[in-house]
Amino acid sequence: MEYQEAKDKFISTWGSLGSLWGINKAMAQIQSLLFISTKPLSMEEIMDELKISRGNTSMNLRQLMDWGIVTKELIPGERKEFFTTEKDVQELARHIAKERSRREIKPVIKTLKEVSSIKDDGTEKTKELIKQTKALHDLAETADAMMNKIVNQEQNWITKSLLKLIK
Amino acid sequence: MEYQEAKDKFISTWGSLGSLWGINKAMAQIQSLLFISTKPLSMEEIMDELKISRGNTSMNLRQLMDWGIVTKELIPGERKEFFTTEKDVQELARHIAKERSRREIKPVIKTLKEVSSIKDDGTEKTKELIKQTKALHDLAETADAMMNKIVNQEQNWITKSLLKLIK
DNA sequence: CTAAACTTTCAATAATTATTGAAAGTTTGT
DNA sequence: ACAAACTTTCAATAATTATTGAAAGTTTAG
Repeated sequence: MEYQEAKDKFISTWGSLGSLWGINKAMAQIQSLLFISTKPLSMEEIMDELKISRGNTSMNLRQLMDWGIVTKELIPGERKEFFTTEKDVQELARHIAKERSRREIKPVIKTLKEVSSIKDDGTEKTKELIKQTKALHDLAETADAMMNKIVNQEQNWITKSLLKLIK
Repeated sequence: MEYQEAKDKFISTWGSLGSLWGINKAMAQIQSLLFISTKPLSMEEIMDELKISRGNTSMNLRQLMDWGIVTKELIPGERKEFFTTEKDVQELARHIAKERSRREIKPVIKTLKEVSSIKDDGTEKTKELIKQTKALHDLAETADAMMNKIVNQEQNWITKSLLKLIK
């Protein structure tokens, strides 16, 4: 497999995986492209490489910046803006996990809390709803906490401890 | 909040979360409904509750069975089929994690392996592609392994160990 | 201040994905 | 073997989501 083929394969695979971490295809592809680029890229270059429109590129770059995984790079002497992505996979994972938690998981946990806290009127169906949503709430909260801890500051020692445990 | 409101809220919240674990809205809603039901439900009942068509219900029930989280229940004396979902959240999480890994994560890991194994032609861009995809490969593999271990057999002791570590 | 260089916005459109419903298929009781 | 009861399939359609491109907006150099 040659460079170009490998590059295309990476971008399209990683791009289609976007759904897994909750972003759209173009967004994921732009990030992929920057991730393997040896230098910051301009909007022009991104559009050309991915064959997407200017508007699309602009909007998705903004979203990537909102996620905190792409930053503007100002290159001296250049009028246009250049972009880079976080290159360290650990940092990348940290940002992604944090955003997903904030945007999607936390709100769901909140709803589960509300639903599982309704008054028990003694009927079987109410008891079941409370019991099941409470179980889901606890699971979601534990999973979210684990996610964040693993991926955060204590990253190093905890990951090492964990790897010892599971290997 | 009354039972009906809480129930609707749960179904719509959990349903919209479907994207997080890679399934569509109807599928997630059917699963939610079964999850808080005190008894197995027929297709008729599911259609009525969720206001979706027969065809839609049939297709999504099949997918849920493919995922291994819904099963047919044959009720003696009844002609029609009834359905139940896995009620234990731990088991549910196990099935979901396993399927996601198999369907989406493993294939991506495989591609990352391929891409990161191309011949190093000595150019900077090839080196970068190899380096970055290798880092991603290792991360994905570790994350996937952790996921599966946590959620699998060793569940109890490892979860307890882990909880001690992160609390 | 003005014009060129560049970026953003957003209504229109295209692409994708989900849903319907009716016909075809299957199973079961008599 | 037949017909009623039920389920599945799938082409048509609807709903949703992504993308375009041109006009409006912004910044900078001279």
